[in-house]
Amino acid sequence: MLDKTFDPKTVEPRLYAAWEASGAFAPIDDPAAEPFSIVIPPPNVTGSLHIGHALNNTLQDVLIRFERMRGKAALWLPGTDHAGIATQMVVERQLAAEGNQSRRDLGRDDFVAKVWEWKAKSGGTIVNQLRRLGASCDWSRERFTLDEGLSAAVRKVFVTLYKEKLIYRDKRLVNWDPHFQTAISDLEVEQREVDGHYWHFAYPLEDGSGEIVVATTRPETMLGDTAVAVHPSDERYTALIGKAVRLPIVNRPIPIIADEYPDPEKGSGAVKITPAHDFNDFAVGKRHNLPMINIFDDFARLNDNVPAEYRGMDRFAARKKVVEAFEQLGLLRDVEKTRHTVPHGDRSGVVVEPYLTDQWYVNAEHLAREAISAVETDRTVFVPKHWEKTYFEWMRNIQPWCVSRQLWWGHRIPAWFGPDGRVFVEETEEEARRQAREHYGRDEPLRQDEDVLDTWFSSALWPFSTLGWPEKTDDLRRFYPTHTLITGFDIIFFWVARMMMQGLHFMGDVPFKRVFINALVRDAEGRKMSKSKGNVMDPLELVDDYGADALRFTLTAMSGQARDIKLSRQRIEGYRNFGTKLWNATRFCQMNGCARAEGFDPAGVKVTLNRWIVGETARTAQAVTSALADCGFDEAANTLYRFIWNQFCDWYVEFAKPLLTGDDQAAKVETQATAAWVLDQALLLLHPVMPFLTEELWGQTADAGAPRAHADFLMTARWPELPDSLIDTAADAEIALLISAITEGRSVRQGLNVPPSAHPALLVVDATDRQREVLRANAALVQRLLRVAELRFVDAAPEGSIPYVVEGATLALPVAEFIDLAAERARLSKEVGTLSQDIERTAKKLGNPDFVSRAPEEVVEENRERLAEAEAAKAKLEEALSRLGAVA
RNA sequence: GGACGCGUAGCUCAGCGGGAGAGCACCUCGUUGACAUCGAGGGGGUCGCUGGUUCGAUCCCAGCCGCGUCCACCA
Repeated sequence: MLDKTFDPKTVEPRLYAAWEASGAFAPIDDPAAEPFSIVIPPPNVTGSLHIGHALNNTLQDVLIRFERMRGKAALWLPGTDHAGIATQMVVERQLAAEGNQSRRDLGRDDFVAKVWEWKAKSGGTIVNQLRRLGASCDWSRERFTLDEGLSAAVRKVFVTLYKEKLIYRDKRLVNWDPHFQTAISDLEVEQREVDGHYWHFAYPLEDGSGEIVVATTRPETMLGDTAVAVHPSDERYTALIGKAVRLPIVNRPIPIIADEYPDPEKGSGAVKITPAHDFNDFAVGKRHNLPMINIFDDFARLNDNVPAEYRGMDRFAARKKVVEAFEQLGLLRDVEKTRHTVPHGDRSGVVVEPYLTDQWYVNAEHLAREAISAVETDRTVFVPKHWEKTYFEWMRNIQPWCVSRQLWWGHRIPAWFGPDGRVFVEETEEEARRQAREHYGRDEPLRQDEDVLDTWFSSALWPFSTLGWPEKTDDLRRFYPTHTLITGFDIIFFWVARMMMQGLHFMGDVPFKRVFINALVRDAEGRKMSKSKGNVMDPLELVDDYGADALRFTLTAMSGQARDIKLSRQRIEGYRNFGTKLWNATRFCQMNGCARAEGFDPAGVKVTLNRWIVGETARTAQAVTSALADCGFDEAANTLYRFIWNQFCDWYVEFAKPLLTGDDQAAKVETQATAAWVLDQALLLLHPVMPFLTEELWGQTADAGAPRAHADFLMTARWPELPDSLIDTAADAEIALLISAITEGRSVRQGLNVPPSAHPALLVVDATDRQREVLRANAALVQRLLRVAELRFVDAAPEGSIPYVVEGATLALPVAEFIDLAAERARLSKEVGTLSQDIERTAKKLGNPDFVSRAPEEVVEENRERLAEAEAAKAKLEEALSRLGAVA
């Protein structure tokens, strides 16, 4: 016998270990099986499971378990990302905490060795946490972005793109993070709103004939100014174009130039131009061939290109000093307070600087073309569809992708420089040397580029590099393109777009056919979870408290929201209760001998109740199947919730009780077998969402004595495919009548406060022959659930009985002793009132010739029926009302 | 400034052309052995506002208001 409740704490680890040991997570070998593959969005090795991971991985697991049960060769390929900056940060911090040497003191090789050491020790955390969620990844195929195979793929891609001239080296402005002393891509820049100032500076004209006023939020950059620009049509300045100003402090003459860039409406209309430290100014500088004076070092301290008293200063200290200098010089014209957005490094949190350096760039615009058209032509579809707009928006305005990073942890760029600066880009050092020898005619010392690649460069290859590319592996042939990618909208640009570009370029096909964008999990108040707010919900803690299945069901059921998921413990508790409900329903069945019958044929059942539930099961199976096939995770979960709780438990089990304890042996045996079958279907259908509880029930209800399919895991059992022919609308109609007779009757009883201990008769006053037959045949069910002593068929409702109308039939409860006449009259009047309103509305509608002629026939018919039914019911209730009046 | 999303019961959300639903919360009643992590019943909504299309609009279209997110903007 089953325990009273499900105990996740003991069951989950046991089942997970058993699944994993059995090899069930790997795709089946059958070459005839259709492949279905998912690659995991690789979490950072440094990471630990947060609630967003829990959602994302639950959905992937739901999908992969579903497809696996459908007989596909289902592969969910797991792995982790080396996460350049994040990991380097973690290890540096740890070194500092342990009082060790800093990264720079340690040197590159030793530091990288330390990181590997760290990875070996702590890098597996998140992978084990995924196991606690129940994730059925094929761990035998687990990959890491820095492992040997993936590194080879990275080198090959880099070299190939370089030789195709789609990767190039360029000196231009990058977003420079002074904290990490590395370039970062546009995407890693986060705009934050901060308080600042506009300082209005006067630059005196060189000829002493006046001044020109410019404004800036970054005064220190004036030390690198090489021009002042005005709009050519700005008449205020026409006379000044071509003249020069003397740049204060620096004392350098710089020209006043005409350019379209300045907006005459803004500020003074004149703009200081610092080509080496501002993206717009850089463009102006290029157009006018202006000198580009870099004034910072890698830490954003001022370098030797500024006057001596500024050298070595921090940029913010220099800012203050420049402003003071202007004030002293009498050239500070105005100071305005302002709130403006300032770019910050998303990892470091410090203000990033536009900085002139040599970096490697990918010609993303070229690669984007195919990637755009693949989505336009639905070779890859987004779910929900509207995310495609976001994707297009970015892809159509894509900028060159800066892929070099001045870090140590990552894929070192396979480029070697000769003594004259000539670069040899090859997959191996040997090959680079060979090329160099050929070029120089002798061996020359080569120096490998110090930089590593952006972490996203290797992530972009994930869907094929993990399958073995560039080798032509069986996995690659079989599982590429992958089927569905499930990820968050926040990495559509970082990751999805780049996988599209690289996949199409190197594999000639999209990396995935479908991208499901999952919601963002927030706290119950809708705030983003963050450590500093203290509102994070730790998924592992939730698993401890409610079990993995409860958390999984919650996330799945709430996943449909186009917006964010507001997660609360209360909600999880509710779904935990749902699991308990199913557990106990199974327990009930087990106690009543509902064992799976060998050769049971759901199409062959005779008892109405059983025909009904078989049909409902088929409907549910169909709905769940199509929902899951279309990523309708929430719909699948909610359908199962309603079926199991509101159909199976609330009605089927209750109706089955008299049959299971009755004398009709045939009905009893059939009901036992049907109940067992329905439960099995429920377990199968629910398994992708609640794998542990269903697997445990599947195992526990296996009959040890008899040979049965339960010997195998539920997770590898076959998904139900139930045909329409199992649906029996006649049985539906009968059960529907019983349910409303009982529900309405209960309402009457409770409305009158008839105590549960009272067992009146149920009078069938007026009903069709068919209805009488159904009620007579199921009298036992009605008696039990409505708590009535008997069903009596009468010609008229006796005085003092309370009538109610169900599907046109009049039933009545003789409960005179409980009737409060006034209250009952009020109840009836109210009901008559509602009916009258309905009649009036419907009649009016039907009286509209436009409606009758233009609305579809079935709608008109439906309204006619509605009218007829309402009128009949009204007449009956009015009659009852008048009789009440007579009694009074 | 541009784009996208969202405003439906106290709360969280379904529904998205033919008289609005669920879960939770709330009120009342209930220990008949599957389940109190439960059962039964009940109250509660001019479906953001204004127009338009339509026989008919919560649902489609336009405008507005409010909320959120992303991208751009640093002179």
